[in-house]
Amino acid sequence: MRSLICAIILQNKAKAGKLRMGNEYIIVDDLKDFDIRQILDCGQIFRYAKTGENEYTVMSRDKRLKVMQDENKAVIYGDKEFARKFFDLDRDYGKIKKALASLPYMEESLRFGGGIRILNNDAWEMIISFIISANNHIPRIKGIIERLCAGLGKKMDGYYAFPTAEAMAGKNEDYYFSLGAGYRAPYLASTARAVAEGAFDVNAVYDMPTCEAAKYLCSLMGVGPKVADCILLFGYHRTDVFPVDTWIKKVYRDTLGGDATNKQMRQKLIGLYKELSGYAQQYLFFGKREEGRG
DNA sequence: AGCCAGGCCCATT
DNA sequence: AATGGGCATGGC
Repeated sequence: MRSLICAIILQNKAKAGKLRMGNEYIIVDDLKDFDIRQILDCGQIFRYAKTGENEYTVMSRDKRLKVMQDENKAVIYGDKEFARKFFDLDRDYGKIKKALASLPYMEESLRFGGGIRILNNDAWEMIISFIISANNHIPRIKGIIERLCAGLGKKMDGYYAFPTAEAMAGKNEDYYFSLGAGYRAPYLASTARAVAEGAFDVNAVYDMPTCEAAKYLCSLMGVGPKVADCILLFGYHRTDVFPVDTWIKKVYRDTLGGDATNKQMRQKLIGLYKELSGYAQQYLFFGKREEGRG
């Protein structure tokens, strides 16, 4: 493993900042702001797997990337331009963490998950994925999405693409029920139809201010305030949102305390972390979940 | 066995 | 605008 990484480095001449770009791979030399396990295991993505001792495979849209990471560096294989955007490699997370470090409850969370980055995932994939996520366990969410891709996604070389809205609109709720989506089945059928028929424009969200975008997303069946925030954060990289889920509620109870509705918590937390709310949320979410794992 | 999970829909107030 | 009941499924 280690020798393989070294061999690749020797072949590689190009250098771009902390990144070194090869023909079919990117090398991340500085792991201060990059930890593949933390990035994938912080609940922002469901299509990934640990595929080796130091190897993870991750999928987005119709792409597949492989990441090998040891103590010193990470190597990302696949479409490198796609990977550079996907892993948000052109953003300075050191700066973000520095700005957050002095704010409440951040120091400890950053110690847990300092290698987290917010992926630039596909908006449509995030819409469907987070509709499925509602009141559900992460392992089961992964299973449902896996079956969805195998059933309706384009067959690629050794994996399946995420299905298009058109492909999904071709099935009714009975099909999604058969995948194990439970009471979210009609939400999936309805949302797929809305997008496929043009009643909802996934790209229009890019041009909307965050508040308006959230309302627009909530017009989709199965999308409420929390799911809309997740879609905005992970699919559109809007970081002035704060998805309030059960884990964030635990954090809130243990820190700020007191009774508060989800909406009140969201407002208070955004007031605290401002335009860096999305990042802060991920650090807090990851930290809280790690804490219960030893 | 029962609780819980990256909550939402809908009726009621 | 705010609250509360109901809800499919399966990991732990």
